[in-house]
Order: sequence, then structure tokens, then C-alpha cells
Amino acid sequence: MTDLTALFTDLVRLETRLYNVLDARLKAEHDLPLGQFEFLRFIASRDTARVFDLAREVAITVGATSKAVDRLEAAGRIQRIANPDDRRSSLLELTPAGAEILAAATPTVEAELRTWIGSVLPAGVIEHLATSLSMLRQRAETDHRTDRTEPKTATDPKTSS
Amino acid sequence: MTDLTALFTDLVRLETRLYNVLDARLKAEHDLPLGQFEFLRFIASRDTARVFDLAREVAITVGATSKAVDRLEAAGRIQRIANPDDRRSSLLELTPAGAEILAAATPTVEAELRTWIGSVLPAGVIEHLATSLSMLRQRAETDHRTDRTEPKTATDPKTSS
DNA sequence: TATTGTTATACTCTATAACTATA
DNA sequence: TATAGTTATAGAGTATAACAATA
Repeated sequence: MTDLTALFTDLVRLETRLYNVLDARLKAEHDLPLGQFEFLRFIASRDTARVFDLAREVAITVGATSKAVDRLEAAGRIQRIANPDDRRSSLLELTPAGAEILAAATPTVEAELRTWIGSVLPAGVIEHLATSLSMLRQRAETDHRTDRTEPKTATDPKTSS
Repeated sequence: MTDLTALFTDLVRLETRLYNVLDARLKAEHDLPLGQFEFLRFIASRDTARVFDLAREVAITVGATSKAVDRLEAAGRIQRIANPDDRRSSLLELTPAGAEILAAATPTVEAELRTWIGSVLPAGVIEHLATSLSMLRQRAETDHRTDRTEPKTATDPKTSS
């Protein structure tokens, strides 16, 4: 029986350290924090992306996401454009500058990860690892308790005072 | 060739969501934030633990760690005791209350993780996953660029102005 | 009424850096 | 000189909550 707490600790420590090296390198070489890179990548990967979608993706509140989008827009990397289908929201799009910096940063990230992962595990093992992480992520994303898109709902009315 | 950027994204998203559910449950059932749980667990797992050791473990600065230790001490969960071998530092120890809450929280964490991991992947796959994460973590921890224990060092003197 | 987003406010946490004490 | 830790200061980022607009 695997010690899942130890597994979780390894997961957290690894994530922290990978995040730190990638963030430092992206800032140094592209003036792009890793968080912004993730936002750009998500927007580029979809037909349409709203603040709400971004919030759900990274599991932070809509308010926090709105401010992060402000920063990206101020940096000239994305644009809010009118959403013809729903006038409450905007659609987020990369500007040419945003597309350019994403294109430049992408191989940097892949190369850095190759150093940290590709040099430690053989290709087959990496493939299995990717599959496991993907399955676990999917499982975690189907459950509402794991996000922060909405304020914590009150306790179940039936059981609360 | 596995897309390592996608793998990294899955790793980050999974970590965030697992962290959120665990943190919420520990706070609700034991009034113990996950960060504090990790600190207690690290201290309990070692013969001796100093602020410096904790900082290196979680990859934050010594200053930030010192303040986190203040909070744990104020909560009555750990104690700083004199270090006979080096009077610059203290040794960190769990109080009886700290040991008790750690003992109570540990099965909660394991059970919650069982729900999220054990119910998705078969035992053998979990074992492989644990091995891979452990190896990658070890690799990441042997490199200095991944921690934040010290302020960023200046650029290499030979190449800086 | 519910959803989507923005904004003001407050708060938590962290880094940075100056400092003390000891090695 | 280098190491271990503390503390003041400042800043980044987040949640919360009130609000507006639209569905």
C-alpha cells in the first residue's frame, strides 16, 4: 500500500521547484512570469476564452482573474474584445505581441523541462507519468470542491444552525 | 515524444486542486491549514529540525519560514528549544498539542488522498507514479536553482558589469 | 433569479534587506 | 568572513463582498 501522503509531498515539492526554475528562466529570457505564460497558453489553445473560463482553469476566483487579466492587458499581451453572444462578458484574445512572446517562450519551457524530466526518466516512463497525471487531473476537475471560482457556499442549509 | 509542457500543466493543476481540497478539509475538521500540517510532519519526521532546514524543505526564504514558525509557536503546536550544538539556532519540536493534532490529521489526509488517487489508479500504477515523482523530486532538490533559501545571488562576477 | 464580470477593501503571505549573534 | 535567525518594510496576489449589466 503506497504512502499517499508521501506521494503528495513529493508532488508538491516537485511542483514548487519546477515552478521556480521555469519562472526564473522565463522572466530572465522573455520578461514573462510563468503565471502569464500559462494564461497566454490557455487562451491560445481555445476558440474562445472568457475571464470565467480562465478562473476555472487555474482554480482562483473570478475577481483575482479579472485583475490578472488587467495586468496582461496593460502589458499589451492580450485584448478584451466584445462578445457578440453574451454581452456580460468579453472574449480574450492574444495581441500580436502576445502571440509572439508565447511563441518565443514555448520552446524555452519545453527545453527546460527536458532538462529536468527528460534527463531523469526514460521515454516510456514519462509517457506513463503523463497518463497518470492527466487522469488524476481530470478526476480532480470533475469535482467542485477543488476550485475557488465561487466563494465558499454556506453550510448545507439543512444541517446549518 | 511526450509534450512536457502539457505534463507540467497537468502537474500544476492537479497539485492546486489536491491542495485545495486537503486544505479545506484539514481546516474544517482540525483547524489546521495544510501548510502547518506539512511543517509539523517535517519536524516530526526528523531527529532535529531548524528554521533553516524547514526553509530548504519547502523552498521559501528563511525570513518567511521564521514568521511561519512564529505562527505555529503562537498556536502552541511547536516550541523553539535551545540548540546545545549551535547557539545561533534553535531546535524545533512538537508540543504535546502539536503531536496530538498531527496524529489526528494524518489519517484524514491519507483518507482524502485515497479518495482522489486510490480510486482512480490501480495500486501498481500508483506505485510507479510514486517512484517517478520521488526520483524527479530528488533531481530537483540537488540543484540550487530550484530553492529560495537565499536571496538571488548577483550575476556571475566575471560577466557582470 | 442566476450568471458574468469589475472593483474597493482588507488580509495573508512572501521577498528583501538590515541587523544581531554566533561559528 | 560565513552562517543562522529575527524583524521591519514593502509589495504581490488573493479572497470577500458589493455592485452593475445581462441572461
